[in-house]
Amino acid sequence: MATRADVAQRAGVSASTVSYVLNGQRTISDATKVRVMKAIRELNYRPHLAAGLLAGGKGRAIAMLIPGGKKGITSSAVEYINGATRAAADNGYHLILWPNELEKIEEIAALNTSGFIVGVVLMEIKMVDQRVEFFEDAEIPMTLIGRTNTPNSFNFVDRDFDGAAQTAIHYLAQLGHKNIALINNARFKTNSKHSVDYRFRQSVISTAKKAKTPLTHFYYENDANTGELALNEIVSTSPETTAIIALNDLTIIGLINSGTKNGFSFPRDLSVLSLSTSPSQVEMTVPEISTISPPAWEMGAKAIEILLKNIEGGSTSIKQELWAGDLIIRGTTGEARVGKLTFPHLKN
Amino acid sequence: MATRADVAQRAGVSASTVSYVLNGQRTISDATKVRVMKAIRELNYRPHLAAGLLAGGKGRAIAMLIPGGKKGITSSAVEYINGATRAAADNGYHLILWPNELEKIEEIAALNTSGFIVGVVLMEIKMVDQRVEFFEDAEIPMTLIGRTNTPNSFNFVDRDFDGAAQTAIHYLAQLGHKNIALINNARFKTNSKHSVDYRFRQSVISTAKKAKTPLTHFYYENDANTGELALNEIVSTSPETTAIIALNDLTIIGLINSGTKNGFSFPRDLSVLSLSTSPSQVEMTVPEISTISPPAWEMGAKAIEILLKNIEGGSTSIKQELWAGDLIIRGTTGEARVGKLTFPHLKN
DNA sequence: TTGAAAGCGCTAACAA
DNA sequence: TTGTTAGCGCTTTCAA
Repeated sequence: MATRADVAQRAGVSASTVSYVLNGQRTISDATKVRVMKAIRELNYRPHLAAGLLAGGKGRAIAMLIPGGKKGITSSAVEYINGATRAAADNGYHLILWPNELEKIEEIAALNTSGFIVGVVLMEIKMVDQRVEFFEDAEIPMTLIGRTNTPNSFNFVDRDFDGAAQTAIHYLAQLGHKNIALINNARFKTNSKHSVDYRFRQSVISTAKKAKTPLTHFYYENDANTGELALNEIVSTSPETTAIIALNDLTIIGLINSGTKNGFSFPRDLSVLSLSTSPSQVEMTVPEISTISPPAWEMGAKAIEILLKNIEGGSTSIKQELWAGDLIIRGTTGEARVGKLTFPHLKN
Repeated sequence: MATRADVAQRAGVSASTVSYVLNGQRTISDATKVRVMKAIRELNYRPHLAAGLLAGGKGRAIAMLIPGGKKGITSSAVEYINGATRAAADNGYHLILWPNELEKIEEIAALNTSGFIVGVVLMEIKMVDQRVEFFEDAEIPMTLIGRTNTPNSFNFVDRDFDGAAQTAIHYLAQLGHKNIALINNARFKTNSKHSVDYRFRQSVISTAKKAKTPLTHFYYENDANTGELALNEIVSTSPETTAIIALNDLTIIGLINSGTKNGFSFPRDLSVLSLSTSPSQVEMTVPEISTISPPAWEMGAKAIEILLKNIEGGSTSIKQELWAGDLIIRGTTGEARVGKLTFPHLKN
């Protein structure tokens, strides 16, 4: 592997001149520039990043910790990732995606220590999140997509859960819906404490209460194949339900598809409003689902911008942004049904 | 930031002893070990990765180039990524996902030059792929998921397209299907040349020819909302069709969902067999789609293992593996319909 | 079982 | 406009 010294020798200049040609921090005569570039090409020279970093150079990468467990990257995560990728690129940085394993978090700190990585973006934040605590202790610049239960001291972008819940309840109220079923993620009851499950549920509950709208809770694993079960339970146990608000993106797809197959018609029989379905998932049902979904792409991009403002601008002020998301009326919401919900004749 | 020298001083040993305590390459007395570890903890010492690499240490990371364009990470890509992530972790490596932008490929080479990245895995290979050529020139260890039109000299895992096509055609023949519609990706005609589009199409064509099964071609953008159009065109222009083979994972979801909504019944009216639907997508329709899909998780894992064998084992032999994928019969395939395909009465 | 010391290839301050 | 040089923090060889 050719080094900077090799290039310098071949071009007949000093080693530092090669550096300055490369980083443009000095005015260099055209003649020299040409000779150096020629030598670089001829030797197929490529700078040694680690050496540069060790000597005080600055890295241009950001690590984004992404879900890496059994489910891996979820389709909602993809949008955040894509937005962040683009924003990083637009700012001359590179986004490195790091499948999330808590044990390996030290390695990320090591990458920061050595300058490879200038900061981190975290997703899928829990109410109490060890990763957040770790990076805070390590003093590594960080922005959260989501927030913990003590968010005061962190940069974050998150959903405006209250705003989304209010839009949802009021929109459904306008359509005459008086009895609403809320589909929650079953992990809310059983599993580790994701911020989004808690906050969203709380926001819907308190908004419904204020609006005096009765709310019935249902809990399902967030899989498409829980959708049929969900619909059956709603019909059986809450036939007065005229609308569903879904926090589970996958369950609701399964609910609509199996319901349609079994002769239900949306929104004639039941209105469905999802608060978390991503744009690509919207196409997974006919009719397409009405949503109030987070502007995930923009939020991912914003997370990067906030992080870079801290790092490059030297700003230490904390930025926190809340995004409600727009109501997009598609095919699954309409006037409230009159009368009880019943099973249609199965059409085979 | 504490350095190794700080630790050494505090522990009352030499700097190199600290290194040996850390990497275990020397027998160290327990007393010394304890003192060093204590100093490390007290100083919150963290090794400087770049310095280690510069001095000849070995990196433990692999870069996986993933789709980073407008569509971003597709749901089929997720499975490959998850398999690769796990295999890397099992071997003590870390997988870094690098959203694919051709311009930035030099940075990956730089990471390799400096020892941080030991090799790369590429996805979504084109028949002629500049990335492959680049990494070959740069002599960076590489495994492809897919293959170019000159694959002889590369490690790869890819689908056994002929095997999958044969299984598909023969299975449908057994069910009495004599007229098959093949849904191709429209980018085959218009866009850059993805290996999978070419090879798969070719395999299905030649297999159908041998089996004397008439094949009608259709081309659609791979989006769910092309599904309704596709079904309409098939009904209108090829009413003798009794089965669809789909190379488009998204189009076929839209086709089944809109068809069901409009009164078609699968497989009574039409059998559907997808050759690329991922396990998570299978749940997006009712009934679930019969598939011959690649074992993406395993292929991703295998790609990593092949790469590491080259790197760690010093083996220079080329490994190439083809996986057909298993036929999984779910709800969309059955006996061939008798008579022409017609539009059902729309049920509203 | 431990220590000393020579680099690895680069950045940037200082000099010319 | 260009050159000289002192490290950056570590790995590893050689020596004890």
